[in-house]
Amino acid sequence: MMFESLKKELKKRNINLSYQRLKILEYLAQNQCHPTVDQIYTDIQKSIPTLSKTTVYNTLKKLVEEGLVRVINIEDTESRYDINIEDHGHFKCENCGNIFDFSINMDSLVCNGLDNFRIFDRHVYFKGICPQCS
Amino acid sequence: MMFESLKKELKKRNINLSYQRLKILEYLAQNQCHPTVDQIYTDIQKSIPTLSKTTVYNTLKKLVEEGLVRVINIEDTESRYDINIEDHGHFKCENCGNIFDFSINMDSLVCNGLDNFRIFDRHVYFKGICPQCS
DNA sequence: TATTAAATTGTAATAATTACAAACTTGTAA
DNA sequence: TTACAAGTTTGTAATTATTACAATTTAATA
Repeated sequence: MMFESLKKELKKRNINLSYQRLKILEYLAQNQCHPTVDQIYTDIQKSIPTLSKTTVYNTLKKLVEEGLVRVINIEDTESRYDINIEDHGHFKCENCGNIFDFSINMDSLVCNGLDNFRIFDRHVYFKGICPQCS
Repeated sequence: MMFESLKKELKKRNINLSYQRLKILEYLAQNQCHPTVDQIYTDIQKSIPTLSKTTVYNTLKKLVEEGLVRVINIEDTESRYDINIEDHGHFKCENCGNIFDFSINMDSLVCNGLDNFRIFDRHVYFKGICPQCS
């Protein structure tokens, strides 16, 4: 099986290398389009017919806890998942619904009022209309 | 009835001044703690016993469409509402669950990859541990 | 290869949100 | 001030996303 680097990431964190987990991670690595649980489940089910949606939820939860994957909550109706954990922003087009990545320099953002707050996670998202829909 | 300025905002946008809408707006103005639908519903129901949760949803939807209120989606399990539509960031404490406002200068954030994107809405939120919980 | 702990599965339960039609209000104009 | 049309509220039912849980299966290790 491929994706030795992903396996190493799991081993490093003492996460068992189950077939389902590897397939979900592989899927996220190959589909960096911020898929929903339903998209992940539906697509992987083609190669693992017995796959349960609960497993997708469990796996994503674990991957997020371990910092291998990030959740994107832009709409209240859907959580999306992103294997790219570098600082970057998300742009959601209100017309076509697509989510685009854009690069940001988080350190450039001037903030006030966070003295003595311990920050683990920083999210930036914009909404509007993408060039294709304009 | 008080809150003449809120009434004016509604009139300006041709939104009918129903009692429920005024009460919901008044509540949001007096409770800038980013309440959930359930909190809004439960609290206002004390003064309007016949209030329906559907009305709260309908009203919030309309207020958001008209730009009088913003939705905050930090957790996938709950949408929160904010009458403060100035640029500002939200910090969610992962221990106590409270959401804190902090000030940001959006123009200071260096972004790339958004040429020809029309931006309507910009959101910034951080997660971590607040000073009290540290 | 046997053992033990952990993961997967499927179903049922929960929670948030939306759809919808009947009853009720609001704004407007006579 | 009243009457009408358009818009709003209400309550219930439906939908959707997510979680709980127990039985079965699988992975890691000795």
